[in-house]
Amino acid sequence: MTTSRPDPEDLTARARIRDAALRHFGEHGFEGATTRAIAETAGVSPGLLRHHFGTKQKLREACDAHLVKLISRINEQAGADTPASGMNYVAASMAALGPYQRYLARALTEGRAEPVFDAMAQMSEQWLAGLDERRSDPPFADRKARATVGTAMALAVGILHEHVSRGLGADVSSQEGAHLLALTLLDLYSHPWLSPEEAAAYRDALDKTRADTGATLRSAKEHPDE
Amino acid sequence: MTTSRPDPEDLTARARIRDAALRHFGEHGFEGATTRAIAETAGVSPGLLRHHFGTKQKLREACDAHLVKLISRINEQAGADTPASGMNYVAASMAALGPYQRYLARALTEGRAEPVFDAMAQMSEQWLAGLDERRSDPPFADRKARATVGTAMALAVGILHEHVSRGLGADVSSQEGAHLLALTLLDLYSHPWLSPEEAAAYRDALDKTRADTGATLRSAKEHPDE
DNA sequence: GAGGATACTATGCGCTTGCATAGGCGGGTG
DNA sequence: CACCCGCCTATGCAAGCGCATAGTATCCTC
Repeated sequence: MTTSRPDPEDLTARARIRDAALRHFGEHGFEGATTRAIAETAGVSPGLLRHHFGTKQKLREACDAHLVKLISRINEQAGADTPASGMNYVAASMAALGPYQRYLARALTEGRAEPVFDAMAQMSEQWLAGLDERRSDPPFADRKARATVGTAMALAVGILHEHVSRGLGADVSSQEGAHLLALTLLDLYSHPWLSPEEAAAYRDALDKTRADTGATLRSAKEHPDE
Repeated sequence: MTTSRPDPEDLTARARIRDAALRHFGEHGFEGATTRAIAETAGVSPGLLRHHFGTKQKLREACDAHLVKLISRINEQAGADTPASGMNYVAASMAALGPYQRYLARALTEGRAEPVFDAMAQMSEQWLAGLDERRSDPPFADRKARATVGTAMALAVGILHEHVSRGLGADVSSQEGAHLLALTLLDLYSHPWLSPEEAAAYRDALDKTRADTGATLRSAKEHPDE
């Protein structure tokens, strides 16, 4: 009934347990977290946790599902929003998923939470579609590939936020940290690290080393053209 | 099985244990891995593990230290190398750390392995220094900030390699996957997602929303704590 | 108001874990 | 030879884990 951010006190026990699990899994990892501690944080008995979720594994699946629901809700909202910014879409996602950032980071690095990643990649692809219309030269890779890698890169800041905060000199969740991060991102997204000529040269070199299988990779699958 | 390092048989028991730990910690996480299983993989008794490392925690610290040693060795090598590519430096690092990629990903997302990240960021900063000479307009953020975020983004592909592989349609550790990834990266690094005008506009908007504390950051900033 | 489903707690069991302790083995040194 | 000191194993234990089972309170329905 009340979908708008109720106090933890008002939530059902089931939701409280799930939120506590998100926190504990995020902080200590799945194996490191204990159902007893999760139950205690949620203010219930360990038995109730089992009653609602059955096993620890099922509890994690419920956490994953909750995250997916959150992200899909954000997507709807972003679709209805102005088509302007594909970039502060990611920022908005990170903000909304803020409390669960650590959990999300762990889930993603473990290869889980595929729908979350794919939904974000889908949004990036739309953003790229608009970009490609204004583009003259043919891309090096198809749109989905670029959207995928771009999404991974966009997620990096959230996943590695401790390191980013350390390098920036300000916590990215603080106000000045977020501001500095946004400025840095704007610069990075608008100023390429490689000129088109350099990129083309690298690509040609890449194609060449690919032909003779390279020195680092010693599998002889392709025929040398000598 | 075609690694460049010596056979596990030849390594000392201590090194075998450490390598086994790297694998187990990487696959199951620190808490999920057991000292017994690590010892079994290393082909020794659990007691010997304790003899050499004392506690499980000390074993992890030894793993971290080993990784740092590896990365610093790579850095020396990269420094002696051609100053050409700051980008395939990251690629080289990823290749060298390949067997420990999962461990590294976990360590980084947990905020550990600071020296690894900082060393990479340092390399990125050097790369940026050369770039800034050719640049006319003033950057939005200082060089270290851009190097930090750029490093995080470069690491993302390795950390999220399952998702990237899925999106690319080919495993990034396979030959065609790596090739496709390299092409995609070249395109991304040479074609900005934002025009300078757009970036400037966003920055101005950012400064404005900063004045009135921003509406989007409201929910993320403050969450009620008990 | 009886009856039954649902929400929740108390207690405990079997198992695995990290860690400790005691002892065996082998090669240098006097 | 005796000695000893690193390397290594076997065995065990206290603690904490996930999970099960039995029992109590609370609410909805007819």
